[in-house]
Amino acid sequence: MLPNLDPLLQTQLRLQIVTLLAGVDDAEFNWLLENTGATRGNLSVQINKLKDAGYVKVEKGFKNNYPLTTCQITSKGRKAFEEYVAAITKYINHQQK
Amino acid sequence: MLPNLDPLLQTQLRLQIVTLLAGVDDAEFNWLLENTGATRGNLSVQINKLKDAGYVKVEKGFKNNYPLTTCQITSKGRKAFEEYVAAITKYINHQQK
DNA sequence: TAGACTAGTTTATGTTATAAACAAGTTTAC
DNA sequence: GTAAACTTGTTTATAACATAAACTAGTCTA
Repeated sequence: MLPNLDPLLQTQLRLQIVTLLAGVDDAEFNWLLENTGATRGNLSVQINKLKDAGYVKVEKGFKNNYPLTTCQITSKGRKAFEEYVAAITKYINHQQK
Repeated sequence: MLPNLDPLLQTQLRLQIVTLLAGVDDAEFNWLLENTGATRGNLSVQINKLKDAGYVKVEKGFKNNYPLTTCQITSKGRKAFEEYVAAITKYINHQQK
């Protein structure tokens, strides 16, 4: 039986966010915006879902007087991503004999 | 930028169906039921969505007097699956320098 | 011939993803 | 100095979606 996939990582945008964050130390809101192509509203919502799940840490500050949101993947988030990769790999490699 | 993922293949059940069908000549409804763990209702709905999209061909007949639904992946479905695999592979292998 | 079973389909519902609208402050132009 | 435009997000309204429960249509069994 094919393995279950983490529901949180089944939407493109959340998977993009986690994938991107897995490759950097941290990322600003606008950097994620550019690299995902999402709208601000959608990005905000999905970051918060990942935050609520404990997959990302969010820090709020200021830069040049403007609000600045910085995101970082947590160890829980990294583990979830790695498990997702392991699971989806089984789909990719699945072949009946 | 990470590539887009086919929305039809972003739910676990539909991805399971297409993955399973990609590995066999054809499959009966009950075989899909067992191999996905889905409910009949959900399986019926999702097969029909894949049929509407032209990803699977559905044939209805009888076996031992009972209705029998047989599914087969189409070339369009196989192509979509291969493109999905190519896209998700870029997520899996994504790393910032 | 009544009850239980098979093989699905339809529908009712709750959840979810998303964009549009909004908020709160900053910079610019006059 | 103040109105207009811009920045950086958040909240909300809506439409789409996934899912299980309820239903349908027919078959077997006792």
